[in-house]
Amino acid sequence: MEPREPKIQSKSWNHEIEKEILSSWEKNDIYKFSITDRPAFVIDTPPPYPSGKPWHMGAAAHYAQIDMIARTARMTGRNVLFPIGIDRNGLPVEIYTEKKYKVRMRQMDRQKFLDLCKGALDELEAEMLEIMKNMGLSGNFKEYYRTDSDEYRALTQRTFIELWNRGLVYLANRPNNYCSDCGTTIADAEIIYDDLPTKLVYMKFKLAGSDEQIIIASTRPELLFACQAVIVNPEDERYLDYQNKQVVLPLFGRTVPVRFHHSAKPEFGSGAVMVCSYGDQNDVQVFRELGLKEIVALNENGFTSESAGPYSGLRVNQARAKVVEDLKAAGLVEKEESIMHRTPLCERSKTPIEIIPLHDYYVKQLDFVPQLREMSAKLKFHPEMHRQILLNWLDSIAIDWPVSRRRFYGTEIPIWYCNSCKSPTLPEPGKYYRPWKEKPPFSSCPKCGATEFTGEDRTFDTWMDSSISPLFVTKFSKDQRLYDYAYPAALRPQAKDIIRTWLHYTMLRCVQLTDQVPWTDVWIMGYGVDEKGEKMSKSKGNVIDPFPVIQRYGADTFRFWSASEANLGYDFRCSEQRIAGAQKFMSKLWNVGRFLSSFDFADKPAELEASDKWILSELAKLTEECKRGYEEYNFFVPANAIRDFAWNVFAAHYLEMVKARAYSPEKPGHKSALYTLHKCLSTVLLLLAPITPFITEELWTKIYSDKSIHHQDMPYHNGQLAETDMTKFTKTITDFNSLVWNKKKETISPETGKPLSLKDPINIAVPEDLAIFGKDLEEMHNLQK
RNA sequence: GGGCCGGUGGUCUAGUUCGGUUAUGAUACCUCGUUGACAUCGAGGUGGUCGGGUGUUCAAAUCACCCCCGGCCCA
Repeated sequence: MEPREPKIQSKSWNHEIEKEILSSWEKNDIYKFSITDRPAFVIDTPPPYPSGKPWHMGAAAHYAQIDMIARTARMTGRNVLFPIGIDRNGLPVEIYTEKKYKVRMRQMDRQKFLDLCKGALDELEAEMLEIMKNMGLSGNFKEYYRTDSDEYRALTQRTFIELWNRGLVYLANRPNNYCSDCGTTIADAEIIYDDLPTKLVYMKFKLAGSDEQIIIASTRPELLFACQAVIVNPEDERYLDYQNKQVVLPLFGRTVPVRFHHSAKPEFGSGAVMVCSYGDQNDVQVFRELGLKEIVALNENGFTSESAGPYSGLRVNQARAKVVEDLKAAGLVEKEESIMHRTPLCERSKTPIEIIPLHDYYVKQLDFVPQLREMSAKLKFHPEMHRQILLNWLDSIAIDWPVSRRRFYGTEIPIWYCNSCKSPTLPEPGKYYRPWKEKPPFSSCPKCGATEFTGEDRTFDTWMDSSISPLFVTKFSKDQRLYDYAYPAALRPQAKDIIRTWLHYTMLRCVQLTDQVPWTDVWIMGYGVDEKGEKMSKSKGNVIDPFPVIQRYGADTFRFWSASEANLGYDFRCSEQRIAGAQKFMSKLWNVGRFLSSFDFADKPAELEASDKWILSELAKLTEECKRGYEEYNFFVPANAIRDFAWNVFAAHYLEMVKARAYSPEKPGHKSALYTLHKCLSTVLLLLAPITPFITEELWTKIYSDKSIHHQDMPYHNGQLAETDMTKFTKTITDFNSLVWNKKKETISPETGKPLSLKDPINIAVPEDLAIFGKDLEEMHNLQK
């Protein structure tokens, strides 16, 4: 009996099929989540920010892998909640909108500007959701959420009101990072540093009541008028006599004291440093430590204040030029030096940060650092090495978290101020409030009884929204039953560059609000880098758009590439050549499936042939390997193990060894071969299903079942399917096969004058240690005795 | 200045925990072949100072110390 026609005709995997599979999944709603008696597995998915085109290969790979986590969890009996959200709050969309419509946020109607932002977000979001769907993400698209929805913002406000009532929020006027371009305070976590060229100006100061000079080097001569002291290192022998002497500020004539302070570095400039309010964080610290009185140097627009006298009302750069010019004219500049200076910049606008004292709301975090440290010890990190990034950050937290922002597209701070006594009143939690445009939900001031109020017009730092994502997706304060079932979540997947923001702030807030760490595991992915190994960024212009790549190669190829390329927590290179390589494996797998689809199934016979036992041992080993990889959410392990098994062992050697038995029902061991072939393929499909959900679904439903592969269990019990471990034969078998193939190649046939064909007989004896495989090897190679 | 990670053929990677034959595999390249699923195939081959140095050892990709380069973070 000849084997029947293969159930699968097409000779190659056509990724157009993905679209049909996708719509059938959608139609059958196969990833539905509801409360069951099975354990919940909640993924605290990062809501991506639709900040403009193109999206990012690295980000797409990231989401593909999060989906693999979801699919693996489903196949191991967990009840998976895989929410899909879009982050829409914050500054990037404001900048995008200003550019797109050529408008200025502060020079137009606030509501009109918000409407423009919303429109822009809707467009960008639609495209992003489309890509995410096409990638085969098994998330809850039907109920995808937005961080700018009334519901989400109401939760942000509720959690703030709760913190406020518990005394964890305070208003303070303190020097803080200020971006004059964005017009707002920003947190330490939003600062980046860059080495920028600048001039170090050596200025001549005079000692009071004498003609003696002291040279002060500074990169910020424009702040001269806000200088309140000159500091020198107590160990600097040049200045030992200067302690508490007075020096005269050039141009301004005011006298300030010389003080000792360890932060003055003798080797920098002249060793004597002027401290001004505020040139940098060190100035802030020196002011505090030496009890100096601050002089406000810059106002909120970034212009110099009235205290600057003739230099007031200027931009920082203008003021600097003018001060230096006047100093030079007066002969008060000794020299100028070009240096590279590590400059703090606003992460978003890349504008140099100024430090300005402003009234801002702070959420307490310093008090929580020890607790966070302790609680984070219970968190499991994948990979463990990235735990250190969080610990380093916790160590370096120096101030509480300023959360008020002078921006528009964000969650409003829900506070109204009494026009009479100025005291703040917060509304009841639960609703979404917009104090800048709404009347307060109360009629009189609880402090003084007055009835006129002014609404707060600032918004929150967007991390106030993002940091409650695990609470939002588990319906905190909304659906107690779901919350009890689902919180804490199982997993926070995220990129390693937002550990100090998203990871830290989420822990902080959730610990404050629920007294629990919001997840049991954290999974940290590296960056996607370009072909040259450089980090992709919009400013470098080396961002690769994943959309055309997925269109050309299909989602499974893209996903398999991402799994086999990105080792857990490490950066990975995005190269089209390697994606093409992944496609070849899809093709190989497809053809293996096509070939096997022409053979019937067979039950496991009482006794298996040796070759079959051998490949089942390898299969058991593969299963163990995959299990290990999946359990640590490292898809690099199963992807590469499966490719190696399927291609280099199963197809290349085993399949050839059993063809004779598989094709001939009359041969002993026929059933054993059929059973084993299908056992191997079906196991490989199951093991691969989380990584390449489409091709495995197609092969599975064509060959094995009407039911979706994604409702099957992982074949982990197969670990025991081989009674004896025969993997020790693998090397001997593959070596022997190579030997025969080579022999044939070297032997010139007397009939054709060409090397022997693989079908031709050859006289080679099966080695003794492979005797148990003798029959299969003889048939495979047409060995003559 | 400190911390973390990495450096293995053109490219990527295994091996480093716990030192032990000829350093794994993929990809690219070259040659040959077309075999009962697969040219999206098969076989074979070229290609490596294992970042550098010093030390420990009978023996170092592996251990120790120092240095260099890249990335990220902090000060």
